[in-house]
Amino acid sequence: MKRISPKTVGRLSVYRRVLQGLQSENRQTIYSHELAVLVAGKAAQVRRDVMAVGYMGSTTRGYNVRELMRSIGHFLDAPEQQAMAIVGVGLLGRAILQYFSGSRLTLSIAAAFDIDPAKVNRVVQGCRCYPLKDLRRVVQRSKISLGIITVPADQAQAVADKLCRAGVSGLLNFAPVRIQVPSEVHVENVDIISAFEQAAFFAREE
Amino acid sequence: MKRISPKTVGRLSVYRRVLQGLQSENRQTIYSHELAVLVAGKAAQVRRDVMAVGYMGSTTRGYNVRELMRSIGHFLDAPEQQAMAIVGVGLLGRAILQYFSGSRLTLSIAAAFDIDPAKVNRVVQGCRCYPLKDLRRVVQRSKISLGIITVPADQAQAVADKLCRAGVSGLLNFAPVRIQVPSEVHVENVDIISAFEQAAFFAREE
DNA sequence: TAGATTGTTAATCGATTAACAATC
DNA sequence: TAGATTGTTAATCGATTAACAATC
Repeated sequence: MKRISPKTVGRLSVYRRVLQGLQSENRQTIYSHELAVLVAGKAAQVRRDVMAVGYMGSTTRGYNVRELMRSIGHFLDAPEQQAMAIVGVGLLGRAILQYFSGSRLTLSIAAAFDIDPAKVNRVVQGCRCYPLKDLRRVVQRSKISLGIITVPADQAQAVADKLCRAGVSGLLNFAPVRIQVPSEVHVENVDIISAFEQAAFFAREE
Repeated sequence: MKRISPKTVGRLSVYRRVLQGLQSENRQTIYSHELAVLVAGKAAQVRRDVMAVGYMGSTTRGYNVRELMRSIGHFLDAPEQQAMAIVGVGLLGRAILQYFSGSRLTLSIAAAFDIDPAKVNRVVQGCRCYPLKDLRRVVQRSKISLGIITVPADQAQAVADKLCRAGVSGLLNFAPVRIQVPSEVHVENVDIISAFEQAAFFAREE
């Protein structure tokens, strides 16, 4: 398969959400340059990305909204449900749990973990919260392949180690530190602090 | 001034946090290749970035931790306090407020806004929460230059419009939609949903 | 058809990396 | 000095964009 860049995947994710919005307005078709405006990109880029998912438009009517969404889904989504575990049920952890609760996606959070006895063995945003020591058992039993790290910076590495040993194939790290993992584990950093510093820097330059 | 890419700013932000950790361990100096390992990058990249902030290391001892941190700070941080406003005091909004509360950074959240009467006129994580209708007045009175959007997707555009009209020069958008703003306003999207889809996609490919 | 779009290639652009003289 | 590092240039790499023949 052709090598796909993280940026391409990110854009496809955005396209899909924009298309979803269009579909709910009963929009049937869209041209590459129209979609480009909605995502603040270029038409040629949109066409390349659409090509990458293997969908073909019509030279007269452009892209069919519903079919393009479906093609992006085929490309991005796992063939079956992909289960995730979230470690750290603070405000950010609960915000993420809230987003995934009830949504019918191929991506779902199967278990939450925390060390706080007040949170353990309760249901938070529709998800059962386990003590951290049960992590390995629950991850393996529920076939969890993706770990979400929402603990404070000083605990992130220990949690990452635990998740890797339990056998996840990817990590989504929200803690503001760089974690070290075995090379076969994919890490995606969501560095909110960097985002603030970038926004502040470029807003200043105008 | 030489054009600086968003990526460079992001890396500098990461370097600074890594250096902070080293300093708290009383580490005095570090070589480019050592720093590269800690941020999962390349030594040449580190050297280029360090050059960009105008700091010079020693060919025998590498970089001085404290001085490099200071140089990055000079480069990244605003000369005086930069005030931000956050709109949307849900779980994510509170997580962000919590992070900034009490921290002594040049970046601070001066005001929060929500439409929920239960939240308005209270202090959340040390920050006063105002009704949305006061936004313009508060933003101008407190010289707020950066807006943080943590409302649901369907309200993000309206909030962005309100913030732009109030005169902010940058937006940090956490809502999972693309917002349209005047060209003089800088938008930084933190697309958490895209991050999940990217992580899931690449974890699968291993 | 005439006109506008598509898929796709070629050209451009920018960022990353390798290499090396200068330095201590 | 000998050796390892730095700043910095040159080479490489990859991603974006422009351009255009093919299509309806």
